[in-house]
Amino acid sequence: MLFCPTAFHGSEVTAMSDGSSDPSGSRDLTALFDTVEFPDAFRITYLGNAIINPVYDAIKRDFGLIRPEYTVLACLSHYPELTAQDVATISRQPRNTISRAVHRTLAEGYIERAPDPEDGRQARLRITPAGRALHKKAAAYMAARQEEVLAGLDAGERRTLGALLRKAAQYAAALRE
Amino acid sequence: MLFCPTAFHGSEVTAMSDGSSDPSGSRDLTALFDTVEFPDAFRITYLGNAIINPVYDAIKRDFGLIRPEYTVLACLSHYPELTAQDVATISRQPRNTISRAVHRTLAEGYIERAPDPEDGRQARLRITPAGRALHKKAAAYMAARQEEVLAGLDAGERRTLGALLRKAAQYAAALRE
DNA sequence: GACATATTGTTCCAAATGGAACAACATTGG
DNA sequence: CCAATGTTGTTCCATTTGGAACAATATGTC
Repeated sequence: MLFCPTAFHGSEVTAMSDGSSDPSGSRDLTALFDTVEFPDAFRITYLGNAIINPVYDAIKRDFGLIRPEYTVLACLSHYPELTAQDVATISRQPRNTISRAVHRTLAEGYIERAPDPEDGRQARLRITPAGRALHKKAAAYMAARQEEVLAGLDAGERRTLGALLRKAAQYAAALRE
Repeated sequence: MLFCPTAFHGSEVTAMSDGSSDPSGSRDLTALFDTVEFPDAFRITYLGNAIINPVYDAIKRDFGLIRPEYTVLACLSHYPELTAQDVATISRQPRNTISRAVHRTLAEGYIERAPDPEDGRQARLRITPAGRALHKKAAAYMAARQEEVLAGLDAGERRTLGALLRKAAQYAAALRE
């Protein structure tokens, strides 16, 4: 999962800036937000974790899919056909992780696999209607949580953030070190 | 690790919008950026992963610290004294993960532990000079990578992004569901 | 064709992860 | 004081993770 220097998985941070009895000196556990040496990276990962971790928990709870399995569905729901290697490349996950996820989603009937007639090494993967329906529900979870976490911004700020993220992500994707 | 719906760990995405020979239809593997149902969450996690994953790899390679171990150092370098539970709360990681990390960083001499005279259950943790020196180097890695990944924005955009992230993260931290 | 090299998907294995239960200590209410 | 309940840090264990090696297939070079 996304992890910050201090690996925020969810979102709660105890705020106790009320000057209450505090035996060990400074105890506002949110101080890291402002004192850390890389506040932008910190906040980006914090927000990312706040969005995706509860959603992945819910996807596992409600649909029985773990992260790489949903990864397969999410990729296949936006391309008519992909190989396992394609999914690994898109998602930047190891091939063996994707291989396992493909087997499980295949067994559950969420995707289907056909040998590639032009290349005996690879197989062409497609999402099934059941898989697409599941992805639709899961994507709604994610979209809803995205709104929830970013609700502190007003409409204009929200648009600005979106535009900046778009530009930054496009640049980052081209970095390809 | 931070994981997007499609779990971007690093940052490279193959761009091939050159209309080259493409047997299986649409093959621009960056399409997800624009077609995914939650583009903001997607880009936030993408950027987060692009920053932190290479850095954690480098921290492991150069200093032999894994993520939770660096988490302990990062937390302790911003507070004079914390308990293991404090670190777990701040970092939102399981207590057993932090417990292990405390043992290892203790053994390496990066932190020190003293029993709490007022509460026999807990121990007070402090960072040592060696730990602080290590954190300083690691934090420089993170800050440098942050700049690298966000270099697609100009100074003004960068400031705006920082302000929006600050506001959004503050709100998200207060969500505490 | 023959051989070296690359790629796909898989299995193996060592490490990391996190939920659950646990002992030790603390707190509360009688 | 005593019992019930809560908290801290730890251990246990099942699951997840990802690097490495592997067989099967493909490509390139001679």
